[in-house]
Amino acid sequence: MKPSSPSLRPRKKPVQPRAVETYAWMLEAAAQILESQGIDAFNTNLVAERAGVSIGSLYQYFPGKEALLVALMQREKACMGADAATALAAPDGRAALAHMVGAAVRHQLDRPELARLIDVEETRPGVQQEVENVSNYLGLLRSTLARPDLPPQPDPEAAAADIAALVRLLVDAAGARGETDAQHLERRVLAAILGYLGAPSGIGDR
Amino acid sequence: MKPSSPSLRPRKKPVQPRAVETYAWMLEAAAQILESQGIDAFNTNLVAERAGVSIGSLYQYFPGKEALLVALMQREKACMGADAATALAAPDGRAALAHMVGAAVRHQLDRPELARLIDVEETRPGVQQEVENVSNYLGLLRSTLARPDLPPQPDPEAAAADIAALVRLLVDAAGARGETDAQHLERRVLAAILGYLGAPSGIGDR
Amino acid sequence: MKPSSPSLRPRKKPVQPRAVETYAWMLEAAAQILESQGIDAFNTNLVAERAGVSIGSLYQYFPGKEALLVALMQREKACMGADAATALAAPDGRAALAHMVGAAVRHQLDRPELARLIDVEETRPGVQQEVENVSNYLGLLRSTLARPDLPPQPDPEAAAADIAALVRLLVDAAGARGETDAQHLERRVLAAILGYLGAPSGIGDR
Amino acid sequence: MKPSSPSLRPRKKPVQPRAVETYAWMLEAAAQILESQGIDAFNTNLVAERAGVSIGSLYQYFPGKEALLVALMQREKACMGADAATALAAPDGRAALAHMVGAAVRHQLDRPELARLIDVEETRPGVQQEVENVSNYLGLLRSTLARPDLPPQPDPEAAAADIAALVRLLVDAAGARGETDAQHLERRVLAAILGYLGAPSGIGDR
DNA sequence: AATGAATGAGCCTTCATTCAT
DNA sequence: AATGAATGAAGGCTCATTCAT
Repeated sequence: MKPSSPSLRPRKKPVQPRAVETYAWMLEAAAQILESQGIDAFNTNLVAERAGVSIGSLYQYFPGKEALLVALMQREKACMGADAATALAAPDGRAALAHMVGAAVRHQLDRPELARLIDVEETRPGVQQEVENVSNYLGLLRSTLARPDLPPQPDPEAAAADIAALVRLLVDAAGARGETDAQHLERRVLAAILGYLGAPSGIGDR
Repeated sequence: MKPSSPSLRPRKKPVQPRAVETYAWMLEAAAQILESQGIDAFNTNLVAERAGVSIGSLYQYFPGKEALLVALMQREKACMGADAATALAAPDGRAALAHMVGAAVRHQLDRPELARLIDVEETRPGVQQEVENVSNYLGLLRSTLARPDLPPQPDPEAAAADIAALVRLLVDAAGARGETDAQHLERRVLAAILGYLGAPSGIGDR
Repeated sequence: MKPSSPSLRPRKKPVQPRAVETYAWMLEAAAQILESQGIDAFNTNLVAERAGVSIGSLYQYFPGKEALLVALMQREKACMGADAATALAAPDGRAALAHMVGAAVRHQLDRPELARLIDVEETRPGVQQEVENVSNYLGLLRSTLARPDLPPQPDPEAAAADIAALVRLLVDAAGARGETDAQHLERRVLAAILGYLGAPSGIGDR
Repeated sequence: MKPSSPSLRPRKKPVQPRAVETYAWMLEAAAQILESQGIDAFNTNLVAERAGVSIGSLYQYFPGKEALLVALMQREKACMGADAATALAAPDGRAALAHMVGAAVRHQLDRPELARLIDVEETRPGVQQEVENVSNYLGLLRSTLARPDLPPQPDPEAAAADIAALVRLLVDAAGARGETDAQHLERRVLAAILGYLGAPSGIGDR
């Protein structure tokens, strides 16, 4: 995964139905390889083989290995972001926060290893900016923190970043430990966040 | 970084003074390459060159690339662990916790990129067990959480793991954002932990 | 450009007006790519794209990449050959020679890089025989050398070949150096030829 | 032969005797492949195989395929240049010119196909400047043309370039036609040059 | 006739590791 | 002990060509 010179954007969007299918297969193959064999086994030849397409087809849609990874990240992030975005409809900040945490937790526990690896690879230089705004998680978080029922933060920017990181890592760590109880996990993460924000967290009932 | 069949332990401990120096140079070269060029540029030939030794010599001390990485991780963890261990002398749980967080923060802000990369690579299968007990951070954390002035935890094991993860990620994220104010960061992390633990966090003075 | 098994002749002549146009576009696209990006960038997919046709269409007219190149060469040679052929009408050998050189020079300076590349690629095995007789340059030259006002040559075959080569390279080299003054170039080439032939060359007025 | 980004200079000079041998073998293998199979068959794997070394060894000395080609060109040019340089000792301009032509002819007829291909590939962008000054042929030519027994040239720069081109192409063309008589060829080329220069050429005895 | 998705042989290059000196 | 030349498996990517639609 050295070169990195080729663009990180897909070369072309599939239009014909057959191509749409091919494209989706390639992303899913990439996902499966990542979660079952890890990043070191992630190579374009293997992805193509697993997707049941030729290596040439893969390169018709993606200019390089990393672009494939980015497209997969975006697929995952978009999915999670859509779920999280419904938090805007929540009646108050607490509920919205709960919903956002819930979205992250559900997403993570759906395919834990894949989610964890994507979180890790997201830190690659150049990749981050391609992926970060797909789910507008950070932006949503900032809006939510500004709601009146949550304690005002002296540095809202840092608070949002901290919380995003906090959600991500707690959830990753739980996934890595094999936890599968979304409810329990969600409550703990929410408690940590509320504690961090300085809000009474009702931890007693945990 | 595929063939992880060779052992992850150093082949031999350097005994002669010159060998000790060589050994240290190799680790430091590895560290510098990691922090300046990233994991993708981290290869044995480059490490040897930067260390000013031949590739053959490198393989006299390390059975393979991954063992070199592990040794570096251990060097870093040991250093941080020694600092954290002094928390045992703290008068109460809060102070101990603060000291442990402080140790992590100081270590991270010392060489942020190196620390972040090591945290990431630590999750490699096989690597984790070689490294985790070098600094007894988790163990220390468990003891500290059991101190009487901190709220008792229903699942101390999970709590310790969560907190360790929490410290790591908040601090990594801060390092990645370029934060350099150890005091400020330390306070925020501590607030998150105490919030998580359900303890009044004195956030007011943040 | 390895598999030269397919024929070098176009698959079919375009008959419908639209097809004629398409065919011409493909040749022109090939020409433009050659002159602007060089032989290494010359590939069938790019030519098709630039010509605004599908790769499938290109292969309907040409059995392979090399056939496309040959067709382009023939287009260029035919054009130059027609100009040179009017030398037959010249009153004497000197004038005829001058006209032939002039044709080559004009052609070369019209699209220098294209002409140069074609000269180079013409030496490919198999290609040469397809292209050499399109412009009957060599034949014309032989006839011209036999005219009574030019010195008789002991080996007319070799002389014609030498002169053709001489014209080509001097003109290529001038094109590569960026010369654009056709008159000046023409005079120098003619001087070289007459010198080679052992004829007084009237260099004084050069 | 697309990428061309890697440097065109050898990665390192071989120092150990074994390495010197390896290096020479690689150049010779490259030469043999070029002359027997042409530029399209010239690839690094084949060169390594023919040289009896591994592909890895080839890349220890050359940063890429093109650098190998350049090194070969330099080997050939240097050899010819050394021969041509003795022309400085010639008593007059004519003799010097004759010697320079002789050097080119001898070199060309030694390995005609190799020499021809190198002349062609020399025009690659980036390659030219790496190779052109190895044999100082053009410089020598300029000095020689300035000698008092040769007719003064209005544009010595252009004249030298023309003559260099002329020598090269006549000699290439002869090699391509399979000529092997160096004497005969040399006389014809010299005649052409002297004619071009406007000097009485004694063509009569050709 | 035209399209363009798909193919896959083949080439370039890297880098972990070995071993003769 | 140290050296560094040599190895070769592995993987990224291109592009000429085919063929179902």
